[in-house]
Amino acid sequence: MSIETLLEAARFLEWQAQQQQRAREEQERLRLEREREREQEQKKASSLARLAHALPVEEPRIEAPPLPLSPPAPPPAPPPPLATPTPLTVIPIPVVTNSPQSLPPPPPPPLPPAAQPLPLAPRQPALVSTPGLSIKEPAPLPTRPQVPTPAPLLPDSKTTVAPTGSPKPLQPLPTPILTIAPHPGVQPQLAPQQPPPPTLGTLKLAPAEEVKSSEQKKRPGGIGTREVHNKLEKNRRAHLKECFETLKRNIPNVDDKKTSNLSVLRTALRYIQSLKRKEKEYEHEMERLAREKIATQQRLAELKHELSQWMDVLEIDRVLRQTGQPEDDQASTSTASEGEDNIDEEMEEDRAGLGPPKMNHRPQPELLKSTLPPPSTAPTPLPPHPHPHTHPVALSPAHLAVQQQPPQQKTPLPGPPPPPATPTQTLVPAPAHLVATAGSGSTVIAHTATTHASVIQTVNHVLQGPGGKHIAHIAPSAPSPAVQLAPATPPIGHITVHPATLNHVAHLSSQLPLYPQPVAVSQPVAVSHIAHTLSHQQVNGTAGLGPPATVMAKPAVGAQVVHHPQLVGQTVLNPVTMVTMPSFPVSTLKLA
DNA sequence: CAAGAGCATGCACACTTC
DNA sequence: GAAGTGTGCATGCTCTTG
Repeated sequence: MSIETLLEAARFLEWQAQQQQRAREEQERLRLEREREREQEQKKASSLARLAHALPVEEPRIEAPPLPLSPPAPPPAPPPPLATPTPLTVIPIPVVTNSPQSLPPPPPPPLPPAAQPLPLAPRQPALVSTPGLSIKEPAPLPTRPQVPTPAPLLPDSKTTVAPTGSPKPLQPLPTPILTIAPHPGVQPQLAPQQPPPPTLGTLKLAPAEEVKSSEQKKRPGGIGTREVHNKLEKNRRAHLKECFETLKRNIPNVDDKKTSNLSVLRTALRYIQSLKRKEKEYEHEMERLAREKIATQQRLAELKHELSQWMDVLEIDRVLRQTGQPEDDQASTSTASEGEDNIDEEMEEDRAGLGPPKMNHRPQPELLKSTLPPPSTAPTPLPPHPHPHTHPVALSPAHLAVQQQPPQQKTPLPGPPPPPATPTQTLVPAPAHLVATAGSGSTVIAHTATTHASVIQTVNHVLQGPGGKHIAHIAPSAPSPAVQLAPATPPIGHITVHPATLNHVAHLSSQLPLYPQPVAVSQPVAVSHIAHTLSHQQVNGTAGLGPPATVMAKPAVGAQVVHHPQLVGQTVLNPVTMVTMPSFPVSTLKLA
């Protein structure tokens, strides 16, 4: 390689010397021409036109190189192109200078006649030429200045080729220009090989071929291409590396440093597989939960249905008993009143008669508190008595409270008060949910469905004589007790409120200032119950006289009114459902 | 229109570096 | 030993030429 480069360098030097001479001549010509042109241009004074000329000039420059290459005939061609190129010359110049400079080192090697196989043939000629080159070496630099020749770079490569007499060298320049700049030194090496042929006629053929191959590789792909290719390869590898880095970052539990690319790929594979497995697992879980949700919903619907049926039965039973045994109602109804001794005792007795009423379901303590101001009469919680009617379905406390009603009714007579059942407790619970009592100190009973029993009882008590607190439960606050039916409440045709009863209640309320606050009933059904109770009492003949009153049903302040849209519409007779629904373990449905 | 040339891109190998 | 670098070769696409 060194030999070749040396030979090439020598040739290059020779060529440069020649070129310099030619360039000088050309420069002189150009000067003359330029002067002429300038004069003309000045005359024209059209800058635009000038620009036009300038452009054409550039092209010539590129061609200019050929001139040097074709020392034999080039002279004519080059002149024209060079003429205009003046401005562009700058760029080419540096390149040219570099090439020659770089070349100098090679000169010494020229000796390496040891030219290897193929190269040798061509090189021989080069060697021959080298001697001359050595002499000319100094010249090259000076020539550069001339460079006005724009295509110095090209010339270089061309120059190398030129010796062979092939004009082709010029072509390569255009494409490689960018690449060429970087490897001025490198190109020379490749170029040298081609030049040799020139002198030797016998080898001429070979040189031409070599030139072609070398040109193909070197020019386009030649040294310039090599570097370009290297850069591209670096970029490609950098990109590849970046991809690996990205992949590595996206894989958990991977040591950034230790892991090789191979390990990264393996780890990534495992990770992907694990993700797929998890995905499948989650899909199965989703399906399972969906099925569970459906089952739960079905269960809920069944429970609702059973509850409604059961409540209906209870309601009917209660109504029947009330109608059949009015007295019983009086006695049976246990108000969730304060722990009134009288009432409580009676209630207990009534319950005892009832027996199993679901006393076990204790009303909410809060309610009890409110209803039971002075626990003088300790409402001992009654042991749960399995009520015959108790529905198998598991019910929440609220439900149970509701269930209690029937039993209470069943126990018409206060005589057999079952010790376990504390009237207040039993009654209070359920109502609490539906009706809120805005109690200013005094306890206010807000019974809905369940209250009706207590209301009845209270009314009975009042009618019987003792204007005890019990009455207060029902008694409206105002002197003219008014019970209004909520506008939203669906009218219940068969249940009517008899004014006389209301009057009586009003009267009682007047007697008992303890409960100034009006009774608020949120549940329409509850209102109906109350009305019914009142009317029933009136029927019994207990009703008193008084001004007509209006039943007032509205949510009391602070009352916990639970409206369950679905249930409300479903069970008219079972206000309890309103309460019960929330208590259901429906929360489990959240899973779905 | 087919053949060839030019060009870009990617892969594989050898070598070097850490 | 892994990673980085340089280089050659193969392939495919585009453009030019006969």
